[in-house]
Amino acid sequence: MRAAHLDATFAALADPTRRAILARLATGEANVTELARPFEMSQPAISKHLKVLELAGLISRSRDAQSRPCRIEARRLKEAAEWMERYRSLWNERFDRLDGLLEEMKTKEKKNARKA
Amino acid sequence: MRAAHLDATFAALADPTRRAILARLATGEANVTELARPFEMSQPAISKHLKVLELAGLISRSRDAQSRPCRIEARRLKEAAEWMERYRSLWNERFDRLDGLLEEMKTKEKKNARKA
DNA sequence: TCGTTCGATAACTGATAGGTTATGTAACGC
DNA sequence: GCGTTACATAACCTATCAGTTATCGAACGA
Repeated sequence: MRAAHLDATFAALADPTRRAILARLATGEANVTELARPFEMSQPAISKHLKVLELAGLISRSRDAQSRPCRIEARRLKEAAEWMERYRSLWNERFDRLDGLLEEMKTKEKKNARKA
Repeated sequence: MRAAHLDATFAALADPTRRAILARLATGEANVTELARPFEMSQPAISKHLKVLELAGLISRSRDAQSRPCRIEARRLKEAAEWMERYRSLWNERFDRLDGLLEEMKTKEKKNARKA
């Protein structure tokens, strides 16, 4: 998982329109017109968002007559999620308790050191 | 979890310098000078990155004499990870098999409908 | 009190993002 | 062939980003 991939993935996810497009595509393929419909935004604007998503590898596009069906691609999302996993322990309650325990042990150590 | 939070979180994570800073802070608190050291970048540039991280709620800062120790904050990271969870099924192999199974069932249903 | 260290802020620059309107292009339906 | 539909591309605008240098401010240490 190269840094440039994470750059592009997170940058793509930083826009609410693009997240909404992904949410829509999670329910199945859709073409550009269908994807544009819910937004008060010009069609070229949506095309730009799709290009960002495609360059980030978050979607792929095929061709069906005049239509360009878009499909969500899991890979980069998975990589980003794996990157976040590194931080799971930060909000994991069990770790928090372990952390507290370690803190406690350190304190006791100091007390013992002082006693000795 | 409001959209604006996700916007700020993902935008903050889209920069490799900021991700490196978070990685460093995951190992414990550090002040600005310590955080700046590994980078070939001016101190004001690091201060700007820290401000982005702070505004996104990914870090917090306290005060210790002239020093401003930074600490990583789990909450927004957790929210972002939870957002990504919605897509886990996309890359989960078991789900893929389940998906195939559902597809198969739908096909059979149609066949049965035709039969009936 | 005076120099030093830590860090923030200001002012500037070039690049990029996100939107617009206008136009181009490819495939379809008739 | 010809209009229509679906989408991409171009040109443009404004705002924001990521970096710079220069400067300021606050707190420490002698």
